[in-house]
Amino acid sequence: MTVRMPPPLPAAFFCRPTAEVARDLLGTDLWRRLPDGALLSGRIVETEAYFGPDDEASHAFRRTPRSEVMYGPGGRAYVYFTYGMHFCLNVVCGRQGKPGAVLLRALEPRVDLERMAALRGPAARDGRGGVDSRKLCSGPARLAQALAVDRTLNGADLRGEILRLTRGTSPLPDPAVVVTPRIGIRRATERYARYVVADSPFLSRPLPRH
DNA sequence: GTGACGATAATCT
DNA sequence: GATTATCGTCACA
Repeated sequence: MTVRMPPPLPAAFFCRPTAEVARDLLGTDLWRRLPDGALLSGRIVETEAYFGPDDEASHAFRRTPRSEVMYGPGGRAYVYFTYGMHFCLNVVCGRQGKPGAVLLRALEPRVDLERMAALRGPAARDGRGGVDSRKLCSGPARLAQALAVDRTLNGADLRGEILRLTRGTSPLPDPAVVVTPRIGIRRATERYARYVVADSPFLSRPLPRH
């Protein structure tokens, strides 16, 4: 049977404060249509909010050509290149002129894991050559690679045919969500702006035991 | 299981 | 010229 893309999230979903969008993106489904027609999808289990000029860890701390998309209207993709080899995918939120974006840090892969593994390369396979589903999309650069997201998708509509966000099981109830400090950054590390699905085995880093 | 390290280039100062 | 919203590999336990 053929998998079809459900209708996109409403435009109003994205035109809200960044922290709210980051939290409510948990449980939604990200869809990607490849140029050859293949359809890939995964459920969002980890996000991080990046704010505006008051957030020194955010690319929008300064308004530059790279961060310009973050100043535009919500509902578009912000894709940047870093460490000389990785792409990361963000969801722009807020209104025109109010910068903010949510970094997608991990997905639970759900549609066409074989194709994702082919895009990821040998690092996503186990010792016997099988797909290791936890190595496909558990990290911002990993999920971008698994969905073939690169700079050409910067500014793309997240309610379109190439990239789309759909409702999935969102919004998740409060007990299912945990908020932690952001990771992988050196500035503003005290800010609690990382949102994770507490019991997901697909996080980029497991939650500390308590 | 954990931690150190190098890869590699766009972006900004 | 310095920095980087990362990952895979390797050593070691």
